[in-house]
Amino acid sequence: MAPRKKNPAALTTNSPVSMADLARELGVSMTTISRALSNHHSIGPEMKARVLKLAKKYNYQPNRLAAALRKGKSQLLGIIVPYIEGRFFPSVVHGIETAASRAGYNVIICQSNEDAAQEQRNVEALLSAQVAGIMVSLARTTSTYQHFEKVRSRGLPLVFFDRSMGGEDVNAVVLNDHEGALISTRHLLSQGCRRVAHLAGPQHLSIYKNRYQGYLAALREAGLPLEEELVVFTDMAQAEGAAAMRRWLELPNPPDAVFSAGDYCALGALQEARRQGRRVPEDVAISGFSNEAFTLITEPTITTIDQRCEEMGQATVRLLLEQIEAGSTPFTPRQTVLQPELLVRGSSLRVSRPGPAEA
Amino acid sequence: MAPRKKNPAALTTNSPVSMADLARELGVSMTTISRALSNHHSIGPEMKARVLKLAKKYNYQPNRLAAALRKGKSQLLGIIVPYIEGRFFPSVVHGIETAASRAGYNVIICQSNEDAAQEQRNVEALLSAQVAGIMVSLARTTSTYQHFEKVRSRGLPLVFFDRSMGGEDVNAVVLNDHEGALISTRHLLSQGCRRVAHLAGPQHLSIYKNRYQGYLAALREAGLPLEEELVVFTDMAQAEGAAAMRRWLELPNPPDAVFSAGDYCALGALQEARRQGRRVPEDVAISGFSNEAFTLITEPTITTIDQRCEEMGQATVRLLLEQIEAGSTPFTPRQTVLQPELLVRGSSLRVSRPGPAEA
DNA sequence: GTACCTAACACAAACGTTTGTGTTAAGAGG
DNA sequence: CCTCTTAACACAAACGTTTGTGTTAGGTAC
Repeated sequence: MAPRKKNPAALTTNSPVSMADLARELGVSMTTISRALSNHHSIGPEMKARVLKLAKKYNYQPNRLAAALRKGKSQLLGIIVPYIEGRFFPSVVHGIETAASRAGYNVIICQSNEDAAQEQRNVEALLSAQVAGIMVSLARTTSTYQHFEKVRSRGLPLVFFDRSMGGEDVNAVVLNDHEGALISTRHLLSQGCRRVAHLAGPQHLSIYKNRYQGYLAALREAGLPLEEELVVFTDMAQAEGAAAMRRWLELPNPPDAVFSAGDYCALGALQEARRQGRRVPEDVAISGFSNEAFTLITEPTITTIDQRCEEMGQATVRLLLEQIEAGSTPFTPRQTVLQPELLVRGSSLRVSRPGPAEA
Repeated sequence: MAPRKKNPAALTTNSPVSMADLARELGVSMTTISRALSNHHSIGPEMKARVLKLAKKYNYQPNRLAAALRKGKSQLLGIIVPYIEGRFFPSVVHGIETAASRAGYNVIICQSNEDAAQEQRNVEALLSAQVAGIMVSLARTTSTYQHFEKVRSRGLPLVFFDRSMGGEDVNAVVLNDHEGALISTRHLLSQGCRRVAHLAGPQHLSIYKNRYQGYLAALREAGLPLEEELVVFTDMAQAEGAAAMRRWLELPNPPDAVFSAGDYCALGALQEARRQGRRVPEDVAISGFSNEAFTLITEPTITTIDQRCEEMGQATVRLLLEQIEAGSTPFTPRQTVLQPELLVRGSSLRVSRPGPAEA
C-alpha cells in the first residue's frame, strides 16, 4: 500500500480534508467533529462554533460515500426511463429532480432504450450504487419482472411511473388515460360533432387501450353507436394520421371530428384535412393527446390533453420518500392517479361565442 | 450500536450478501473473493469458478460505495444543466448518459434553474457524492467561478459544454456558432437574397454574439454593407420575431431574407410574414437556429442549424474520461468545437432546380 | 458526605471493499 | 540437495463516517 502522507501543509492543494484532520487540529475526537457538524445535542455550543469555523476555513467537504456506507443508506435516488427525449420523459425527470433535490437527494439517471435487458442492467447498477430508492418507467419490451423482485426482496423502495407493471401490489403514479379520452371526446361531442372518429394506438399498451375505452365510454354516454370504420389502429406516427384521414374523407359519410390518442398522429390528420381543402374545426374538429410543444404552433392550434408531467414527477418522488421514511415498517403499496387536463384550442372550438351565429 | 446479526439462514430475505459472507462460506479469505471477482491473475482458475458460482447463487451485489471509498474514485459522473426541458439539454443529456453508460459510469444529474447559487450547491453536492468528474453547462446568472476553482483544486476533471466560461485554460465542448451563422447566411445569399436581416439574441451571451458575428462575416464576404435597420436585438421569443417582422415589412425597402439566431423567433417572423400576405420563401426567405422539433412541422418547414446535441454529449464524456484516465499526470485543457449542420428546408429554398433563371 | 444526575466529550467498532506485503508449497534449474 | 522462481492464497490496514457505550467533571438534592 502507499499510505498517503498526511501533510497538513499540503492542504491548500489536493485538499481532501477529513474529520480526522479537523479533530487533530482542534485536539478533540472525531466523535465531537461528527456530532458538531450534525448538530448533536451532546456537543456544547462553543465547541460547535469552533468546529464549524474550522470546517469553513479548510472548506471541509463531507464524504457522503463514507456516511452512506456506515449508515447503510445513501442520499441517492435512481431513475430508469426508456429514453430522455421528446417532451414527456424530460419533463417528468425535471419534476423528479426538482422534488428530490428539495428533499436533499440526488438523482442517478439511467436509460433502458426500451430494452428489457438494459433495464435489468440498470437495476443492477442502481443496486450497486446503493440508492435509497428506485423510480422506473418500464421499457416496451419488458415482460418479465424478476429484476424488480430483487429490488423488493432487498426492501428497497420502488415506484413505477407512467408505464407500470399493473396490479395492486406495486407503487405507481399514472395518468388517468381513460378519463382524458373521455373528457376529450365529450368535448368534441359538446361542439356539436356527431361522427367522432378515433386514431387509436397499439392496444397491447395499456395507455392506448385505456384511451380507446375512454373514447368508447363517451360515445355510450351520448347514446351514439360505435362505427367500426371510424376507428383506425395506428402506431401513432404522423404519417399514419394523415393516411387515416385520407381514407375517412373518401367515405360517403366522413367523420366530423377526430379524437387522436397522440398529438403527432393528430397533426398528420390535421395537415391532411387541410390539404384536402377541409376547414378545421368547421368541417372536422380534431383533438390530440400529450400536449406536445408543437400543438401551440400549428394553424390552427391543436386541442389536446396535458399529461401533468411535472406533477407526475413530484408525485413519484413523494411516494418514494414516504416509503423510504417508513423504513422497515410495513408499507402497503399505493397507486396515485393523476387527472388529465383538457386544453381546448382552435382545432376543436366550433361553438361560437355569444354573437353572430356561425353556420 | 445495534450490530446486525449475521444470520446465514436469513440470506433469502434482506440479502445484503457481502464478500465476507462468501469468504466464510468457501473457507477462504476476502482477498481471494475480491480478486476472483475482479479477475486478478493470482487466483487460480478453479477457485475463480467456485467464487463466481457462489456469487451467482447468493446473487451477490458488489457495494460500489465501499469500493469507491477504498479506491478514492467512484464510478459516478455529475452533470449540471440549467434545466431539463426543451429540445437541447435533454438531447445532450441523452448523449452523455449513453456514452457514460457504455464506459461503465453512472450519471448524477442536477439542475441549476439558471441560478448561480443553486449551481454552486450542485457542485458541492457532486463533490460530496465523490463523483469522478463533472460536466456543466453554465447558468445564465453565473458570473463568478470560484466554485469551479474548488473543483479544479481537488484535481477533479471538469468539462463545460455549450455554455462555457471561456478562455483557453478550461475543457469545453461547444458548437461553432460563428460558422453556423456564416453558412446559414451564406445559404440565404446563395438563394438570391440581397437584403438579409438578422434576429439577434442577447449579446452578453457568447452564443448569440458569435452568431451575430457569423452573420456579419457572411455579409462582408459577399461585399454587402451592414444595414442597421435590418438587425433587431431580441430575447429570442416567438412574439419578438413577429414584432420585428411587422416593422420590417413596413420599411420602404423590406428585407428579402431573415436569419434568426433561434427557431422560436424565426417561427414568429414566419407566421407574421404569412399573416401579412407575404410568401415564404418567395418574398422573404427565413432560416432559424437549433433544429427544434417544430421546424419540421410548420408550413413551410423551416431551414435551420442542427446543434449536434448527441455528439456534444458524446464529446463531453470523451473529454472527461480522458482526463479521468490521465489521473494525476498533467492534462492540458482542450476545447472541442463541433461543426454545425445546415438543414435546408422549405422556408429558404428559392432557387429553382436547373431551369429558368430567377431574377 | 453520599448518591444521583446531566453536560460534554472520548473510545473504538463497525460499514464493505481494495491492496501492499507476507507466507506457503510446488516446481525448475543447477 | 540447495536455491530460486512462481503460483496461489492469507493478513491486516486502510478509505471517512456514524454511533452505542464509556468516562469525567461539575452540580444538585438530601
